[in-house]
Amino acid sequence: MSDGQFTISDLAGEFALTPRAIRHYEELGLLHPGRRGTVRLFSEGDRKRLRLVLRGKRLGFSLEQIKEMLDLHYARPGEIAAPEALLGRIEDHRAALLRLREDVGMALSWLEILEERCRGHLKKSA
Amino acid sequence: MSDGQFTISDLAGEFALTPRAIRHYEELGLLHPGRRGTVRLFSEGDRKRLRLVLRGKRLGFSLEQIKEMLDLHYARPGEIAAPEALLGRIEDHRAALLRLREDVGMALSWLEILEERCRGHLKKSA
DNA sequence: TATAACCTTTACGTTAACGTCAATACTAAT
DNA sequence: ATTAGTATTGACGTTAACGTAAAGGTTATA
Repeated sequence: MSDGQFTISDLAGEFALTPRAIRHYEELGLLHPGRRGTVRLFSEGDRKRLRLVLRGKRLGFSLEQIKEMLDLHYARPGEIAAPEALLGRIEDHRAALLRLREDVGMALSWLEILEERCRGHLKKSA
Repeated sequence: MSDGQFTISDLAGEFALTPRAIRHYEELGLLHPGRRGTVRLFSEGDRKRLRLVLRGKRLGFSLEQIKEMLDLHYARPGEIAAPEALLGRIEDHRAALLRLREDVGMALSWLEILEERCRGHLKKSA
């Protein structure tokens, strides 16, 4: 597409997923692309939403959770329902994310060690 | 259990999962608990393995991938098969982990903003 | 204008990671 | 020795996140 508009396979190509997956995200309400007739047309905004979806996936959230977050993210400032309840959940998420960051650190240093062992093994067999 | 030994529900309780899940991990070869008769007995080492399993899960790996990693982790130094091939995969994993760490950072600062909006909304309605 | 290369919906299939029985066995304490 | 509380092994069920195949519209371009 010429304009700042994308077809479904444009985005599928860019983000390394299938058109089916993108349609699936739309079915669940994660994306709301425009239409030219029957054909989906994705805007730059849709693309950014998709980026957020994939980030959420990498962080281990379900598509349903991701939908909640997107709805929050794009809600007008006054439109947050039950903010006090949300504050608690925010704390839980923060705790999980901090632990996840530790997990990433451990995994990275584990990779270091494993890589050393690999190289050591290669030197010996050379 | 008195000694440094745990029953299946000890571990289930400690790690907030079900006995069934733990048996499932054993079926897939992630755990190899001892037995007293027919009853499973988990050592401190088994417990550490389980900890690694859960860390792997949080990082988004499948149980099958986690098994691979455990097998690598507990392999004797010489027992690493195809080290040169492994080096490439290590790089891929490292890249994914670095991106994940960025994702965590973005998510954390997003939570900050969301929390601010919550608090602002609460002040106004007070 | 024909035709290849896309797009659409509909609907059933697949896989991972367990959940949930059921039937049975063991174990600890009374 | 009896009984309450766990444990064990099947074996089938469930859910999320798509895959895949069928049948048919659309669009770009030669």
